[in-house]
Amino acid sequence: MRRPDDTAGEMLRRPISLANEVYEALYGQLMSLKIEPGSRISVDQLVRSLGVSQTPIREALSRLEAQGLVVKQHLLGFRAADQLDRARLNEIYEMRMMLEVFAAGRFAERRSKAELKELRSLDNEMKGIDAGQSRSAYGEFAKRDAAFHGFMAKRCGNELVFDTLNRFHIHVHLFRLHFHARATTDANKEHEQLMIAVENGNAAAAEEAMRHHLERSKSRFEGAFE
Amino acid sequence: MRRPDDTAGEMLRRPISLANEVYEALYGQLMSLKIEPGSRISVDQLVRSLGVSQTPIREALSRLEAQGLVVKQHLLGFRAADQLDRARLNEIYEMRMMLEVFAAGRFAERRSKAELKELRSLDNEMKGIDAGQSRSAYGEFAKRDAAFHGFMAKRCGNELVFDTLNRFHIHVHLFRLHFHARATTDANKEHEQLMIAVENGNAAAAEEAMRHHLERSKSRFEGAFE
DNA sequence: CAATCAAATATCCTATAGGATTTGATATCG
DNA sequence: CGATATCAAATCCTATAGGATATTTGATTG
Repeated sequence: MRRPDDTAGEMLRRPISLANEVYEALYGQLMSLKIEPGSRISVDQLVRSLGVSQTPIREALSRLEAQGLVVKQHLLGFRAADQLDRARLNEIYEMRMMLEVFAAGRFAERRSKAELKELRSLDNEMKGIDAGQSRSAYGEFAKRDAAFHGFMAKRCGNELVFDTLNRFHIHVHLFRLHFHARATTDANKEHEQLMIAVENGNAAAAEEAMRHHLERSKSRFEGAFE
Repeated sequence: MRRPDDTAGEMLRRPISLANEVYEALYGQLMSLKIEPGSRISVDQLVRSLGVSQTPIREALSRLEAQGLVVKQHLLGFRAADQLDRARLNEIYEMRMMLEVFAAGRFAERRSKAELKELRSLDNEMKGIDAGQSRSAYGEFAKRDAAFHGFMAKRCGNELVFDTLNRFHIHVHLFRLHFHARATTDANKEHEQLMIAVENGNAAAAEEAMRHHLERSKSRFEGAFE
């Protein structure tokens, strides 16, 4: 499943789909925690608040359910997915440990000069955001961090790896947001190690750097459960 | 308030969902290739042939789209997903190589006596089929093979790994069916190696056996592209 | 005859309505 | 007072209808 905003590139834009509009609206509200995890989502209420009929709303919710952002029970309706618990977070990190380490290695082997430049600039932007700043500053950091990881995943030569990781990133993002995570200088240092390995085209080193980064990242998050 | 006849514990049977019925019907037709890969799927035609309205049909198709069995284009409708091409098959095997090797290792560490017994009986059933070369016999083999792999994935301790693999397995199944894949005796030998490692609780050996099995499996399938 | 255009048909997308079920509030009983 | 039953409202699920778009058919022209 792709991000909702990758329709760019289509010169001929067909008339927009209402279902798509609703999807984006709900996606935004879920990602910003305006709709609380676990809370009920009534179709009829959305009909009134959004001013569109049930049909496109149900379709949008169906797609969100496929992404795991929403859960549906027959005759009971939709709910926003629950917050990640410890076990689930652990599962996600086990997956990332496999897929992102793979992606880092393959990207290190295939990356072009232009890609390196783009990635480096993302990295620099992140370093420009001070650690321990406000929550909105973290939003900017998180956006770059997701782009940084996604950049390598997308260019690892395996689209399934990218799609699968994308599914998880959404939930990690929500988790971070909920626990008021901050940008850290540690993460920047770990990214730097990864950048160097990638720039050298050293796949083994890139894999190791990514592994180390994910392990540290995980232990930083686990503090939230204490 | 409880109903008079729900003493069966979890089997709370709510009135069936039409959307669900349609989903199952279409799923079956797709999995048996009654609906050809790449062919168009018209909602209005299904309304006439299934005798239900558009709404549950659209919802069923939405779910199939999330599973990757169907693709939708705005204003153009739904199509059955294309057959796997070589690049895509390769991507799936790269993923399986990571996730199933992981699953085999974790399962070898955690498996109970009862689980071992169940897995062994599945394995034996497969070996009994092995001689038969007919197409229907292969169907039986494929069913067990899927159960065999799924059994370990489901018990590896990581539900995301299981869910992700499940998504791919559907496509592998279709691919196999289309190319009338055979060669079951080799697979049985490889399974035997895996069983031994699992029974010994030797995670490293189980991982290696799974890795070897997948490599061989992949090269068997690649013959279809020659 | 091939290519182009126009009308007719098929299909998709959205809106609306109504039956079925759940949920929440009120009343009743022990 | 607490628990259960009853009724009303909210909500879900499905059916149907109609406007918008795509596709096919048929006619016209070079």
